[in-house]
Amino acid sequence: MKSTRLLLMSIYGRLYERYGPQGWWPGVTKTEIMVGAVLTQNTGWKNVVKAMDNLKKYKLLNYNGLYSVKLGRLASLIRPSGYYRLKAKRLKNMARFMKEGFGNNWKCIHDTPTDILRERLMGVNGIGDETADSILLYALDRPVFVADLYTKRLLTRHKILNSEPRYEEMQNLFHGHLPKSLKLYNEYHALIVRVGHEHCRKTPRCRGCPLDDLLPHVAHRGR
DNA sequence: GACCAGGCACATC
DNA sequence: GATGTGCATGGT
Repeated sequence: MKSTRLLLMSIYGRLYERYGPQGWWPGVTKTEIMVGAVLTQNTGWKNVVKAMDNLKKYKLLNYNGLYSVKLGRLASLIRPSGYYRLKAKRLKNMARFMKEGFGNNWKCIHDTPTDILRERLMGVNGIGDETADSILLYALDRPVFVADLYTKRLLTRHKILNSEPRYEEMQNLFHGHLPKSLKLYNEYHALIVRVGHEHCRKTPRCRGCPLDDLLPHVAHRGR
């Protein structure tokens, strides 16, 4: 039995070889990445893009704009991304956090230690484990592994972890066995999402998974 | 028409 | 700590 470290690196190597660098996060500014992280909660990226385009169109993809805009107007603009009333509130919460908590001062944010920052992000209503870590990794360049639905499927389907691991268990697995590398964590999460899109949705599509010869795998039962 | 998506908060046991 | 529910649009 290979060590866990070798196993995780082999999976990464196989995915990287197959798909190449993924170029995440697909947002130009830090604010765009953070807004995208909220809008993509339980939502496909294509719908997120529609919502983001609306915000761009009205010059609202910045924290001053999001802070000032009327809640109802914000909700109607992000409608395509689903849960739009909920997410409008979440974006408002995040804008308030950035403006009142950090005075929109990125230097102040970058000077804050990762664990403190994570705690503060998690204090914002609407930002949970995955959204906080996505922001830390992709917007703020902190080496934090992002675990998600696809990570859970990968780990349970290939019996690397027991069924239904908690977020922290998944994250600890990667943190504990891999070097704390920004580049590695960035690509790894994006690659897991990529292979998830292609092979881990419906059971029949699990055939042809690029990890099949690397790992024993059990039948996948959807969600 | 069913099923799914780059989750989260809150209620209840 | 575990489990259930509401939130909602657009793609397959």
